Amino acid sequence: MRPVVAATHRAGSHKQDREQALVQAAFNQIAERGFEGLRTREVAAGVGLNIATLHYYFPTKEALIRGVVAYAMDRFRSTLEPHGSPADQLRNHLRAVRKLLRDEPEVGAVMGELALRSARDASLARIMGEAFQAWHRTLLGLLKRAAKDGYLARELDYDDVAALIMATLTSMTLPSTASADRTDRAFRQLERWLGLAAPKRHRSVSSN
Amino acid sequence: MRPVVAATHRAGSHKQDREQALVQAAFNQIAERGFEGLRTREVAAGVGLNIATLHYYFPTKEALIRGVVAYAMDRFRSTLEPHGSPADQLRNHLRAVRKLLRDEPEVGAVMGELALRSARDASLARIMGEAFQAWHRTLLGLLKRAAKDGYLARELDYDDVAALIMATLTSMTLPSTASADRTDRAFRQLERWLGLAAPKRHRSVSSN
DNA sequence: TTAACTCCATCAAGTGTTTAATTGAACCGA
DNA sequence: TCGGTTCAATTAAACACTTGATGGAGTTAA
Repeated sequence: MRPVVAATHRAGSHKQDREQALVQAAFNQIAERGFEGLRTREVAAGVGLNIATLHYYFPTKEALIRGVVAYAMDRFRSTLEPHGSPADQLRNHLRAVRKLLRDEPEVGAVMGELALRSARDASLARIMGEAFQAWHRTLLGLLKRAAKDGYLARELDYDDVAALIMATLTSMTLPSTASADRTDRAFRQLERWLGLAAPKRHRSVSSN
Repeated sequence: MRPVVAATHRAGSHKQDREQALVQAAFNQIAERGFEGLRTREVAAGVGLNIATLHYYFPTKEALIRGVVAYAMDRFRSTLEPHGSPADQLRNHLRAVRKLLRDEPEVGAVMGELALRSARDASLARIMGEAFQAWHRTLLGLLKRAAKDGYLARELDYDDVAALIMATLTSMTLPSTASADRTDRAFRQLERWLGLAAPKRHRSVSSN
């Protein structure tokens, strides 16, 4: 209907915008109604488009879902931006994930849906598996370097610690466990055992 | 058609058997194809019944699902049978959950599906919430008594520790995190920090 | 004109649910 | 014992609606 003005400014900008809008709409649908509730019609309507138009951009529902997968994974990558010392990076990463999951529960919800679906979807399993493996490697590096700097007990098995960190964080994508209170507690205990809890004053406000 | 012989022995035994069979078939469906893939027709066919017969026992699909919920929850309760000292009980519980999740991944898969769905289903959220609360209380009691017996560092915040235990165990219902290897590692590290790894010697935990 | 883009109308395959009918065992009065 | 009645259990056959996908025609900008 309304092809918008700047169609040829940036290469393919219009097409990319539309695809991005559709992916986000699908993302929101999944977060809201779950995978079982994803309806292409509503996705299209959410962007103000006809279903046929959606199929013009994404030939099949699966293609759209793959777009959602890429989008969701991207949201997580941002929590691993390197800043400060290894210990700081580790601390910041944990907090960033927690903040992301608290401020935008949809991200967690969708990740949960994807994780479950990966049990029945080989290609998705591969994607998730690689992402988690990369995550594990990154954590491992941070832990080792933090230990070298004297922040962590040296006798720890960092592979195991990394696995426990990942388990704790991923559990937050399941809404049942994650009664806000229990989430905070689990997280606090993890930081405590890691020796990352704010070492400054006694009552650090739960700000970030 | 075939009301079976012993129809009046135990009260409603036939009816209960049928309902149980349908619930289990639905449970398997969910474990296999996910919530999105649950089809009443296939459930009925799995038991060798007509769809209408399913609806004779369960007026709606939701009613059938509620049956699955009860069944799945029941599978978990069995991991909390009290045996031995508090420390033993704690150790046994952790191991029992891990064993259950490893030997029968379907249980974990369905629990994951239920947990996610609870975000969009108030009544399910209530059921899950209560179950998790009860779990938390039980763990708390075990931790406190284990500490009194000298198995755990006394300065721990047991609420926090319980929350971390629950987070770790529930994360195992998500197949992505739970690459068998990482699951074992996370679990081992948790036991180590808890001081439960070695049954005999009580090692003072390096807590904070 | 052309090519990208959009929509209307429509389809085929499901999907939960219901209706009306059938079956066979148990019960009943004669 | 027998015909009739009841009733739980079961079924075939829809019903009503949803859902992913398409074909073709219309619209717009270059």
